[in-house]
Amino acid sequence: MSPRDDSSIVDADAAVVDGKPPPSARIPLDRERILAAAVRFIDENGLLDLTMRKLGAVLGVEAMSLYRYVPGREELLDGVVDTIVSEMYHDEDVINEPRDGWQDFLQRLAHGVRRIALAHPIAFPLIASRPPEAPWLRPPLRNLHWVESFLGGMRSEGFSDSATVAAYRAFTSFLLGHLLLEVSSLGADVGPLDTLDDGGDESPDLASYPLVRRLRGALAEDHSAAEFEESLESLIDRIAQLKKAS
Amino acid sequence: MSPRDDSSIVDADAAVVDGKPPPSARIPLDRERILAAAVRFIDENGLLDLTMRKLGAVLGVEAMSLYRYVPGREELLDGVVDTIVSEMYHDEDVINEPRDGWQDFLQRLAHGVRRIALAHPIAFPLIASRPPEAPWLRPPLRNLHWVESFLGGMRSEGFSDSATVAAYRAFTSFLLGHLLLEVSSLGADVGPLDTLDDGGDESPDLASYPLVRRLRGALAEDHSAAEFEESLESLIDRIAQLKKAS
DNA sequence: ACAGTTACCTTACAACGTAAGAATTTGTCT
DNA sequence: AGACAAATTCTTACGTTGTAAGGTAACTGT
Repeated sequence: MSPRDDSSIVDADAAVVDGKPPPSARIPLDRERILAAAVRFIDENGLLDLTMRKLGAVLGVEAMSLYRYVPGREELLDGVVDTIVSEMYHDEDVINEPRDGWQDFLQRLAHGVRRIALAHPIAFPLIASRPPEAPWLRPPLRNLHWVESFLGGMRSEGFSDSATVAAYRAFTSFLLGHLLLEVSSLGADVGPLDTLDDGGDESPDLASYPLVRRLRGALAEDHSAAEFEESLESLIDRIAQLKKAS
Repeated sequence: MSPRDDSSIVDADAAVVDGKPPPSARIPLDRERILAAAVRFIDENGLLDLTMRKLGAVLGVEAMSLYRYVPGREELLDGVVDTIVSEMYHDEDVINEPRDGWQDFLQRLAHGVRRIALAHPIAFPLIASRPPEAPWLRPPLRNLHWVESFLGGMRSEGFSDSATVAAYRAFTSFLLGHLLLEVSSLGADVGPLDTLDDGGDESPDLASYPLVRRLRGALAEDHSAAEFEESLESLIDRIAQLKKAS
């Protein structure tokens, strides 16, 4: 029994807009479909559950078929990172060059990345933990297009070369820290267990940590959005000083 | 041939301070030795190469012997995280409560965490990517002792509850962002390949990204230390305002 | 209709995490 | 000293993983 016989699986790939599927035609695989399926799989089942065989099954195909389009699992994950970061191309609120000052430009970019992180809370840590292929591709802006856009935007707004570079570094580490913590408080890593909610959120022996115990309610509250705005403001202030100082 | 027969392996575990090894005694395994070996292994060979069998071999033991002290691989990694974070106990520059103001207190703590990150550049991302077991244990401060210390320190310096919590959040995301990027530019993830320096750092098609190309020298420069200091200063200023505003 | 190309499948292997139980070492009591 | 009990480690085994090698089926252009 070939996997193709199970039509209920193939039909899950409903992205074919009914353009031209004369009922017996086979739609060949392609890199995009594979990467899109991988992103969805990670979002739904976690990174650890993503195996070549299971991903194949989702696409109605055996594992080895994927190797015609992707060199291996590691490269597949790189592709997933790229796919996710590239989603920002279709975000209309993110612009390619400043229109109302660099502050607005950076705000839009930062919010764009944040939307991506929130859209893929499980997959986002991948963006952070994959080794960067070049020192100028700092997570989470792992995309030459956006780096170029960032650098160009700042230069065009009167930043010197060195101020631009310093701003880039401050911007990326701000984003990385904030967003990583925000998504990690959202659904965790989904590591080994499939959404572990065994027992309950029973706290361990907080007896010897009275302050943690007293403040644990406040510590569990989620103010990510407001904190993001405030920290971003503060970062922008800092970048403004970089501009002057250069 | 039992692994014990290979004395060259056992002797690699030279941590026995020659206290009392009458030449034929067998030193039993214990959790600490296992975790210490795991940390060293990750630092040297990367996370992906760490398997139960190989870790066993390093300790002169079969894989299954480890399961008497560690429930499984995942928990072993949790233990590794804890071991690394706990190294800060022996850092004399990190103090448990403020002595010269909260600014100094936070500076010491931040530098302590940074030293740990730099001491374990390969293992550090683990600290960031492992799912936190509670919302108040934010990476990279994944240790109840230090969280308690942080909260207590701030409270004792006149911070309100809510300012303390806000400071904690700002502090952790600052550390996470900065240190993660700093170590990632240091030795990368060391993923599948064992220290990949094949070929060269040949850049891809930077032709269509002129600014990245022009600034790539500057972008590759390492100013981590100075940037850390500056950002930390700025963070402390921000926290000072939190104090007043509360 | 037929040959060539492309896309997919089958089979196979080494390495992994780990369950179950056997074998060995160590400690203790006489 | 020897003998039993407890603690520790090893052996074997199973299911799953990534992926190399080569076979088969489906589509293409003639």
